[in-house]
Amino acid sequence: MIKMSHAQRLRDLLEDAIVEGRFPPGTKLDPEALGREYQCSRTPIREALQQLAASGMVKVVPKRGTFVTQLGISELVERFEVMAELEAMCGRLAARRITSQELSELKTAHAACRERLEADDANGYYYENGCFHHCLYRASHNAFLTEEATRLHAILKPYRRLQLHVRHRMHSSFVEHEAIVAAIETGDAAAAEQALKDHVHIQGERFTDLVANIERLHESA
Amino acid sequence: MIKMSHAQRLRDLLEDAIVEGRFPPGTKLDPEALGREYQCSRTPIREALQQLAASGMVKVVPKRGTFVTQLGISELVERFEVMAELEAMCGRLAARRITSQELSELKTAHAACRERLEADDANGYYYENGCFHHCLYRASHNAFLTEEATRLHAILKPYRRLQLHVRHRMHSSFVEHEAIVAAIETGDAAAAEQALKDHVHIQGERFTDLVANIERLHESA
DNA sequence: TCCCGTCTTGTTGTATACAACAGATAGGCG
DNA sequence: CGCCTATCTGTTGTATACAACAAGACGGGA
Repeated sequence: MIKMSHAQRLRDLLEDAIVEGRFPPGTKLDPEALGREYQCSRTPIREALQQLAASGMVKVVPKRGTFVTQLGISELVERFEVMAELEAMCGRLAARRITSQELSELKTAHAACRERLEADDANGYYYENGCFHHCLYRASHNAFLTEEATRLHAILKPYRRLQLHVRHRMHSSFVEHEAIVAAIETGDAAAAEQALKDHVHIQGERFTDLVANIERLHESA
Repeated sequence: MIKMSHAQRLRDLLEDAIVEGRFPPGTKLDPEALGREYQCSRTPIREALQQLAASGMVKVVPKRGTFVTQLGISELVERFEVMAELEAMCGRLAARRITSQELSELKTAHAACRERLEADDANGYYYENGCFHHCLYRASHNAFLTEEATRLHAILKPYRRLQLHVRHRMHSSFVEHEAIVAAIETGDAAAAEQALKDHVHIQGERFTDLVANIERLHESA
């Protein structure tokens, strides 16, 4: 492993922890505690937190502390709207630009999804689904777009996790993926764009339904 | 003016300076010099620079220094591709969601553009053009999209400045704006989307032509 | 003359100490 | 008994000092 600064390593570690749900949205990130855990002073921790704040993973409330970003329904809807557009764009570009190697990678990821689906392994499907989408981003051959899509994907991941076990979601997701792969393979940019837009929009609607339910629970509690 | 931390104020100041071209792309930002200029130590400056780095305005080269981001042709093309998509999305949403007040603001901005065009005032047109686009972003009624579009717009601004005086660009830009306003006013989402996509793509092509010429000059120099 | 090794210098990255501010709490006054 | 105020505490924001590293310069050897 290459040498990198404490701040950089810490940033990656915290980002991972947040994305993977080990720090649920709303959690307060205490610099002092983190300092003890990672054996360093507040300075690099502060830097890491600020970098995360800049990418929208955490929110710094002046004089109050730093908290893992907790998105309300409308904020979630907004982000899914943009995510749908970015993914659709990736699909449109990928349909025209994908290389044969990238196409085979995409198909491999898709096959892995099928395997997890048939094994009824939601966590595994979730992981392979992430790979599938990243293949798509890269196939757009637009590094900036790939970065932005990846960043937004990461921000939304903790919420996506919530709907892992929704009934039949895995199966419908897989069917949607089939359409996406088919459109890209035939080079049909418009179809790929539409298929991805629908795919993400459906996720967005499901998520917001779910979040709405959760928030109702919180309110009544 | 409300009280904010040195780092925040510094961030805004530097961002402005970069966007407005007072620090051209490639400029080295020396923490020590900035410290003298703004009467503060390296710590808040470091923070400001890191926040700018996170939004892509500057690039930190480890052990070498911090430099204002200098985009090559391909990087520029990539960003304009994404910018076109985001603006097109703003237009599509705005066509459906714009309020009458926002529409009148947009028309006011458009009228200001016409004034500057008739006065042959390129700098003024440039400024009003920015207002026009920001009106559009806000009219999308998607705060996240507005933020992202604004950020990307700012990153591209130093390059946009380069083509201020291209012959007839102001006039064609204005004509394109007319189509955009018309589409939004009639609520034609598809037309607004297409008009904006074209508008930005044209800019992107012109810019990259220009940058290509500039880089050729640099090479031969 | 050219190349390699060492040293110097300037930079960034980190730790620690300090100051300033906001919120909470307790005490006094009406 | 309630409200206002003053202090107090815990936090963040900033300054400074130090350490580590890397690029460049210089000198010695081949």
